[in-house]
This record gives sequence, structure tokens and C-alpha cells, in this order.
Amino acid sequence: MRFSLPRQQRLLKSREFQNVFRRSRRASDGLFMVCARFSDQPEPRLGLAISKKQARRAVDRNRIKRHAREAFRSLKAELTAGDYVVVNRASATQASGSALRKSLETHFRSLSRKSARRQGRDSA
RNA sequence: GGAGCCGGCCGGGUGACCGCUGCGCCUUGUGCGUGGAGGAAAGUCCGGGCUCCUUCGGACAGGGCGCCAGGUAACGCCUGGGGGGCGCGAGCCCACGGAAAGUGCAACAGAAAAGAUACCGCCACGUUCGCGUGGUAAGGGUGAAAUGGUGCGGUAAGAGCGCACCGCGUCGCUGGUAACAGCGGCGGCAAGGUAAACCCCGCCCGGAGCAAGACCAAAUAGGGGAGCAGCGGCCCUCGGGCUGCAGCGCCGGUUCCGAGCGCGCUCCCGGGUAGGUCGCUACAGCGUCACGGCGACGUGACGCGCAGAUGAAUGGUUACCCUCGACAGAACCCGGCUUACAGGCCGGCUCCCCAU
RNA sequence: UGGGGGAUCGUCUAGUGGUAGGACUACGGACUCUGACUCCGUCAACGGGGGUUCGAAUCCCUCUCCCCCAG
Repeated sequence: MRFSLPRQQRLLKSREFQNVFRRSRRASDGLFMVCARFSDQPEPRLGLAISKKQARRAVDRNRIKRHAREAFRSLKAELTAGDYVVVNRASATQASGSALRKSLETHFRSLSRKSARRQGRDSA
């Protein structure tokens, strides 16, 4: 099932998050920062780092996480393999659902494109 | 028709496709079926269950509660009643025990802030006409609060000084389980306020919290050095073991005592690690009916199975409809309280206006 | 998720029921030829709401915000 998002394609351990944060490409705006570390694993994987500091209410955190998962799931097929971590900024709490989706999709695509260019240059 | 009071309830709906997650099933596949947030899941303000800590007993601290009766596992909650206050009313609100056990406090103002006194006054006497002495607390004035209130009598002026009514205290009777109420007698104004000041009285309370705690597997370690090690008995492989007293420690997050428990002790150095399972949802459970009760609630019968994640699940896209959707997301579980909340529904009741 | 602590001038703080005090800063003045130092003065606060009390920063209830601890 191409559009599914099982737990194997999620980042769960603290070590895995540290691994991404240590060396990663980043894209950000007022709503999110997305970090990506590319590797030769078969599928792209998603990690969520939705902080309580930036989204105080549980409802807001859950909403942001749902939109992040959904955006990743729908775009997964066209993304380069690697680990992606989504970090929320303060204004994401007030943003509408469609704005969150749009921002996330932009970040995922641009990071994926950068990696494709880099890999092309390396092979050439 | 308008204004208002009380109680209860709902919290977008129906499909399609793509996803997440618990459980079940089998033909184990990216399969099928089925379940999947709240009335507050929130704040963590109370009360319990559960788990561990030796919750053992007592004393003293400390904390909480506070009209009466009942409900409940328990409560600071709820129900009914009493008293007080607000409202025309339906109704609403109240930390509502004790000031005659003791201690403290009351700034400023005021004569005086609690067994003390007299500023302006009033009255009598004296007078050098300035005032002095004595009586008095009705009037003025201060203050948040001033030694019962109103009226009549009384008097030099006054005063519970006397009387009536009210208030207060006390005794009795009646009603009520009680809080309390009513009636009657007596007392004769004493006993001011403040207890969300200390306190007294009565009742209650051990502490920590599922990151509690239990289990499984793996790995690592089962060390090294220094100092000090009372008295007695027994065993024996002569180095230890068991045991009594003494001693030391714990006595569990307040302390002490008793009981109890543990024991070679103290210091220094070194090594070492984190995965999984259970706890985890079936119980003070939910619904309907009947019975008891004014009610909270209880009892019985029948029916139902209703989230259990662990970076943490309920979403996305789309179609249609409507009154265009508030506050807000379970994390061990219940009972309350408090706070937030678009809009709407149902039932009962009060007041005002109009018509008949 | 659970537990604990806190909120007073712009900043750091004192204040256990009776006029909110101090230091630094800011502003004004004095001193100086000018500046610094020093001295004098001024401005400025009890997180919000409710209750108890004659009177609340202080006592009680409630809400909001901030910080810390436990993986």
C-alpha cells in the first residue's frame, strides 16, 4: 500500500532523533523547521518533534502532528529516502490546516530536490 | 406578549476513497470483521480504590473540617430541615461551634476602645465673675464600633432609678430524632467587637505516588585497599559458624517513648547497565423497569460490554444537507468541586401587561 | 503525566493586618572650566477577580502566568 504510514516508517527513539539533528539539511519558515538526513535505507521515515513550549495546548499539538503525518503520507512516494524530522514553531498554533499542509509540502519537496541535485553532482 | 427563576439534555449529520490504532478470526496478507476521546478528558482544590514503604500502639506537634439529620467506599460533596440575609415573587446566597477558660489586637480621630472616663453641655453650691468644687451621661461631637431601644413616670439636672412593650439572659412546659421554634415564669442590664488573631471544644487524617510497583531475558559485577572490631555459651574440618547480653543502626519525610526489625562497622578507590512484559482496564460500571424513601440514595429483576496508546492512535480528501459547528484531546481508575464553552432542545414555576 | 516553588517600582529586593521602604537605573538640581565621583530632590510597584475585616501586599477562595524536579 503506497500511501500507508506504518510505525516502521517513523522515528521513535531518542538516538534516531539525535542522529538527524547532528547533521542535516534544513528548511524552515514561520510555521515549521524540517530537518532531513539522507541515507540508503529503502523508505523515507518521519519523526515528529512537536514541542510543548511552542504549542501549549494538547489540542494544538495533536492537530499539528496529524497534519504533519498526513502531509508526509501523501507525499511519501516522491520523496528521497532518508529521515525527516518536523519541528514546530510558535505560530503554527494559530495557522489553519491548509496553511500547515502547504508549508510542510513545500519543505519536504525542496529538501528532496536538493538531495537529488547533490546526488546527481556526486555521480557526475 | 414581555421580563425572569429552577432542573435536565445535545454538542453537526450521512455516504465514498485513502490512512492510524486495540481486539478477534482465518485460507498468515501489507486480509477480513469489529471497537476507538469529554461534559468538562482541563485546573489538580478535596475524597477514595490500588501499589510499595515495618500504614503496630501511645503522646506531643502539624493539617483539615465545623447549625442539625440523613446519603455515601469516603469527602471540604450531595439531599432534606433549622437560623440569618436579599428579592414583589418563583427563588438565590451564607467558613453558620465557642468571646462566661485564657492571651492578644483595635492605626487615625475621640473625654474615653473595656470594669476606664467626661471635651462641649445640663444642674446645684461657691465665686475675685476668669472660674472652682460636686452631681449627671438625656443632648452635641469623634469613630468601623461608645456600656440595651421606644414611650411614660420620676428628678435640681439626670440615670433601668421605676413601669409597659421589644431585645438579652435564665428556668420550666409543649412540639420536633435534632438544629430549633412557641408559650409562661423569673432576673434586672450584667456578659461590647474580633476566632478566614492565637486559642478552646468536637470529629477526621501515617507517607509517597502507576515515572507506584512486580516479573522476564541479556550484559556487567559478585571486587581491591586502609583502620577498628567488647563479654559469655555451643559446634567444629581451627578457621569460621550459630546464639545471648552489651553496642550500633532503622523506627519511613515532625519529634519522643514503647513494641518491633536489622547488624561486623567506618572510610577511600574501581567496575557496571537498560530491552521487553505485566500493572492497563470488568467494575463503588452503564441502560430500562419495579419497589422503598419528601429527597440525595438504596434494593431487586432484565439487558449491555463501552478507548487503552507508549514520541503516544479518531485524521485527510470529497459529495450532499442543516440551525454552518463553542470550549477543548484519555495516559492507573473512580466520586466530587472549580473553571472554560457557539448555538440549540425539553420540562416545571414566578411577576407584569393586554384580550375574553 | 505526576510533584514542588514563585509573582512587590524599568531591574534586584525588604515588608507576618494600620501611610508600601531601600539599592541600581531614569529625570532635575548642586559641586566643576567640562566630565566622573559625591550630595539633594523627583517619577515609579503589591499579577487579575471575589470574600473575611472598620481596614488586606499580608488571612481565605479562585483564575492567569513564570520557574524547577522526576524518563
